[in-house]
Amino acid sequence: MALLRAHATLTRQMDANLQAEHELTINDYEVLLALARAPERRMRRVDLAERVLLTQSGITRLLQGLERAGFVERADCPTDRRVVYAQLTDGGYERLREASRTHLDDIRSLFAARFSGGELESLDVLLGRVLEGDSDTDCAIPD
Amino acid sequence: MALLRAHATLTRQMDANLQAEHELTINDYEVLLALARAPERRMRRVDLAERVLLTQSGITRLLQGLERAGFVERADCPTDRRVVYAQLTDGGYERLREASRTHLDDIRSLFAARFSGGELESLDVLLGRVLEGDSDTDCAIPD
DNA sequence: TGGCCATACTTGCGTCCTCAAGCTTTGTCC
DNA sequence: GGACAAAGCTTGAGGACGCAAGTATGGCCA
Repeated sequence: MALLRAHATLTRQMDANLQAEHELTINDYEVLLALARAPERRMRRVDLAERVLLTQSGITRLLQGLERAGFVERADCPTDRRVVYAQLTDGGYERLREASRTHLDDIRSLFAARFSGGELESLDVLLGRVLEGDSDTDCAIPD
Repeated sequence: MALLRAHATLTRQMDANLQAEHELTINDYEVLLALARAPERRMRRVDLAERVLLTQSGITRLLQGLERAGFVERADCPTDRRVVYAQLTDGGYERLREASRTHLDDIRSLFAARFSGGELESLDVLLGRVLEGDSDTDCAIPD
């Protein structure tokens, strides 16, 4: 299956670059990005987990790292005491912007090196179909 | 990036199925498959590592598991005493055949459910381009 | 109000994998 | 032939993640 190898090759590259230049995992990056676009830059942990395809325990531990680094803070929910929001800090937002500069370049060069614009589009359409319902897979950071 | 989510979704599914029904990881499966098609059903560990995109230490430990299970044996190389072949056993070959029955069905249903034949083909061509040089990404087991 | 299941989250434990360091064997270059 | 780098492999330490179990809160229904 080409998909398996294709993905492994590409993410390995992105992950290595992100980690070398910004000390962030791909999942770290995806979480920061998700938070940056969420209303008030906060999300419930459950929703984050679904967003980046981790389990809840995975999210708990990933956020522990981001909290230690000061990129994310815990925030209680006034209406439901079970939930603990993950709240993006200004520092976290800054780090995301820095990281995005080189990360987007990485992505562009990894893909653009191998595909034409039209091909990219059909790829996106095809792969998008794997993800039945959920949209929101582009790369921009709000603001 | 659709590719990231597409891959995570699909492999998670395949891996879960493989492990539930045959107690094999995707990587276990890929290694057995690679060995089944190699000349004399054996490969150097270095080459295996490159084939399934793991590090050498990753392969060492993965093979430890397969050796314990009796699917693979260590075999010395007469001309270069540094290399230790991974040699597929008859038991390993049998297990691969069993696993492939349901695994191929999984793959087919996961993909065929979402793509037409023509789409599959273009997907394959596009993704194949990510893997510059190496071919050999189909699924058949020899013999 | 009290019982009971569902939801949100955390924690303990195990697995898979990587990185860095180390060992042995091989090839090369003087 | 001997030094020395390179190749093949293993090992120790640690990271990321899943699963299952545990805690706390919320919603529901009698």
